[in-house]
Amino acid sequence: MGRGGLNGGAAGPGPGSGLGSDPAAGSSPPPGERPVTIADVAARARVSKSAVSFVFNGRRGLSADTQARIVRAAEDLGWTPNARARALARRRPRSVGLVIRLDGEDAGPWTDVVGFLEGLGGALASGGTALVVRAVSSAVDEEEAYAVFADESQVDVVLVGALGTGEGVPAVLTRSGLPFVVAAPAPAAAAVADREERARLAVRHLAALGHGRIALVAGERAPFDAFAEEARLLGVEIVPRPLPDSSPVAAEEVTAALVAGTSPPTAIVYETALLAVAGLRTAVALGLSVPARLSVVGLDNDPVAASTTPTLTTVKRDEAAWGRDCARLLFASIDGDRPGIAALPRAELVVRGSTSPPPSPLRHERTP
Amino acid sequence: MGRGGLNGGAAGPGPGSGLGSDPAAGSSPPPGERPVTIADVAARARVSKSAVSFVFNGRRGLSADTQARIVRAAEDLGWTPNARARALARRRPRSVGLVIRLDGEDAGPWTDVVGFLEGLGGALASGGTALVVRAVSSAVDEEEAYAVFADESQVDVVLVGALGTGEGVPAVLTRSGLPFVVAAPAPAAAAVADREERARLAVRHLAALGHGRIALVAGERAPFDAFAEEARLLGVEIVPRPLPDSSPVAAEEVTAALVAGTSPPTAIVYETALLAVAGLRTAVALGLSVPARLSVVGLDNDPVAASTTPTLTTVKRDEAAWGRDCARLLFASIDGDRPGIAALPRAELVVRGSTSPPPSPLRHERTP
DNA sequence: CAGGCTGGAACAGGGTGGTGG
DNA sequence: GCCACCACCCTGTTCCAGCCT
Repeated sequence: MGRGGLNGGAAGPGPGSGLGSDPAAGSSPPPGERPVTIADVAARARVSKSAVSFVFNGRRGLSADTQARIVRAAEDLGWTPNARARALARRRPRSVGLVIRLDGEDAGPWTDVVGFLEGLGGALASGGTALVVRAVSSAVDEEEAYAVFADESQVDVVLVGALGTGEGVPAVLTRSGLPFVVAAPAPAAAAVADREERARLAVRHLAALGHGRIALVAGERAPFDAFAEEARLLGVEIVPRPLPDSSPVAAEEVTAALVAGTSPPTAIVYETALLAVAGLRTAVALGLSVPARLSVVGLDNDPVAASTTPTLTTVKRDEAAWGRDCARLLFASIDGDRPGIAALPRAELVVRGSTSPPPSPLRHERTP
Repeated sequence: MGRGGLNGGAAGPGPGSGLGSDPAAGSSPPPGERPVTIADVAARARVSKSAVSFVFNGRRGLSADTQARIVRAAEDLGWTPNARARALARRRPRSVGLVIRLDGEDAGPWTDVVGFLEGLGGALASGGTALVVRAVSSAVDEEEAYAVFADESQVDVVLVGALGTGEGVPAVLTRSGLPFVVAAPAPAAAAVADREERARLAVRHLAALGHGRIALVAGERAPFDAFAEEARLLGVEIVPRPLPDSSPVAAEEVTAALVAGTSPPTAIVYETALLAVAGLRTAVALGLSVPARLSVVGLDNDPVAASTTPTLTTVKRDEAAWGRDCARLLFASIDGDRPGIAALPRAELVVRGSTSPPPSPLRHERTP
């Protein structure tokens, strides 16, 4: 065992210091190891500060020669504009704040926070913008986090995960005037649209396979009407099954009732993969082989979907793309433009083993 | 147009402005209104800038009266020190950088990134320190992310997720001299320790229930020897089952072989909940009721653990606590102290429905 | 003399408008 | 009009010489 390079910590900034004498006392300005500043670069290139600044801010008006000299000087000295100073001098720190709130089990509107962060952060980074993240677990902490962002003016704009359930925009934000961009539209409108898109993919897939009666197991507030209408256009029938709560037990009960009923559906779509797993298990336990007798789809792409028997056909959304889209809006906001509306994450169907054409009418006559 | 055209209502009488306001738009500060600075506060409190600064930096030398006046003035004006200016004037921006790297499926050493972020970010925030996050998906991007942190001097210190597989500390960091703290120790040592701790909890639990032969299904590189030794101390026998790959299929095969073999174990511990689910399913399919005939434990706490039948006993680690611990180290680093070693996330047993005492010897005599 | 406070300058590191050759 | 520079700005922090009781 022993140690194992656990602790980091390096000596002072700047290259060239040999062994760290690290005195830990923060009082030694005189030492010659002054970090290099724009002035040093200017001196080396025999120009003024302004000229250097111009080069690093893409302004024209410098001869190619001077420009090259400046770039070289900066490279020689290993100089990069200091973000802190820049943030102060410009009006914009070029950084974005994000509050991730976990309510109970889920993390805001995301099913894949890390994927989202990758898309968002990557896009922001290539635009030279930092992402300041705060994860909280209560509404109080969330408000406080926004308040901090607002007071310290450390970020240009905050990305609001979602307009909470009827809460609207956090009051702190409107009060403080801190610009914000909403990642997920208001629940009433957006969650519907999002669900619709995902459900539509699933239903289309099943309809294409030949299913005519498809059950939909989802939370009570799901837009069953919209689904039904959509389905009608495809010539299939939706059997709505609202779920009193999102527990797997509830999904099991609903599933058992469905398959035991008269004229059972040939396919069931569940709001989440977790519920689908519960339903799948129930169906199998009741003797229906999946997908031969019953097709099952989950509307999110939880990793467990790949681990069931059979593997579970799901719908996933591209959260990285969503993040990238949010970045676009954030840039717009920073530049003073009116941000648009974040695109809903694009949904994609992931066909695995739990869906197949329905049993043929011939075989449908059961032979026990 | 100074107002950037966002939502003019920010300064308005209240949040209750028109319903039609664009949900994706942010607000912008009132035009023409100069942001309040320390000078304004000083003026209002009839003191000098220095006095205000003193108050907000906890320096003594001011009468209680003056101090109160200053605080009031700041409150009246809604003034808070500007983080950007502060970062520049002090040597420390008081912010921490974190790079989250997703390699394929997993996100660094974390099983619950959001939980970790909550612990880390919460602790940092209460210390007035910001967290700048960058999620990447490749080693190249990771290096680049560190490089950005290093050049821009936007963070005091970076938190390195884990010392990669033999890569050691990213070269950029050592080269740049940017201080860093490592969240997870070197894999060779730490992963083992971590796994050991989690496995130990599981084995203890099972031993306490009376199990004498416990199979352990884990990746080939798992420290089976250490587990065996640990088990011996508890008076139980470990049946090691290395897994060629971490697919559920592999887990199924191993499980089938285990329960069909001579003198099968009465309990199986799986490295992850996902694998445990696969194993559980297999066992049940083979006619062994869980937990009556076979106890099953998963070594991580994937949400699916609560959704199986029976629910799955697992081991979880408190990643929020880990995050908090990292924050402690980061503070130490910022303050110039040499950071210590990050505590491994504390593991806890989550007893659910998949474990029970082994079948009694009496019942064990099967009647074929 | 000391504690309490002032006023101002010198920063931190760079951005930018106006000006002059 | 092209190039480059000067001087001031951003917002605090910190240091210092002093002034008042």
